[in-house]
Amino acid sequence: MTPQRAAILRLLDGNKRHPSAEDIYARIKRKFSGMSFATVYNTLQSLLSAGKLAEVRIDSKRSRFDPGLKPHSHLMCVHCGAILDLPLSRPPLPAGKPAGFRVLRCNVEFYGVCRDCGRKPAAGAKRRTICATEKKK
Amino acid sequence: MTPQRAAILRLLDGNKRHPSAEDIYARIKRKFSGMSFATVYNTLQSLLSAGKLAEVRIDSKRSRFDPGLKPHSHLMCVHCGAILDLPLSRPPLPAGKPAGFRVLRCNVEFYGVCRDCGRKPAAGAKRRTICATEKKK
DNA sequence: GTCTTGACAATAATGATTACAATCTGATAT
DNA sequence: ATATCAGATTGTAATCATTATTGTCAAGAC
Repeated sequence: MTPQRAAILRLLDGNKRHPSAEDIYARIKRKFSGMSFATVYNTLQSLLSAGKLAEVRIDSKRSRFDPGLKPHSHLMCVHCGAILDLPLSRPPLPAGKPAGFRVLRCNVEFYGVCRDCGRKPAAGAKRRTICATEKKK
Repeated sequence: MTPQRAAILRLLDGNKRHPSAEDIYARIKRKFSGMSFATVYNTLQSLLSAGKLAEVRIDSKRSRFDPGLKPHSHLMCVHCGAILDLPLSRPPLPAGKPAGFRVLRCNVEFYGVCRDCGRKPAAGAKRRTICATEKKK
């Protein structure tokens, strides 16, 4: 346990924003200049291997990270990139699975448009950036 | 419609292998030398926009493509990378979705180990490469 | 003190995908 | 047949997230 790792852990603990590696790097570097991007990836990898963190790949551009360990699904706004947790009401069953295939885990992902992004801006108006995690590119 | 596009369409039609862009490129180039990788991506993009093809992102290394348009889920062997279609017995509902969030679509993905990869090779034996789509790297 | 181990930082390398500029093709109009 | 124009193709360069590498450093073991 090093100061860098502690900082990353502190940032992630209870974090519902599903930050990307870059988000984490940017945040930590403010307090902790001299932090390396590699350390972020190394730490995330350690946490993943230790099962203390989940990688969320709902965003096609980059991995996002989720300290929540209870099984749940995700809902992403395709406009602003915000990701929300959803309880997994009915864990789906792999119907029609071929014999001998051992299923290990399952992802359920929803895509849509959040309320703020769904409000059409008036014609000619500048697009407002309302959501917390603005989509990049 | 050009010869290149026709070739890509022909390859994809009814294809259950969920090929990657590189798979497609390699296959087509055999018959059609002088084919460019960019054309593969362009054509795939056109087909995606036209809704004639689905992008499957279950494989973290690269996108795979699926001509099947009926909603279904996927099951991937984490060992050999093979991807199978599964019927979606119970389309999951976004429980606890916040008001105003308009849900557009949903992905259900299963990960596991296929029968061939699950057979442990005898100690010291070379790993056999059985599955159709061998995992790269 | 010296050795070992692992973490850090900086940077380079990888690899899928996208962007771009130049050329080509094919249809249509003239 | 020729000119024109839009869109497709090609080859290559650029992008960008992620991984690998290398040298350095600090803490604990002996």
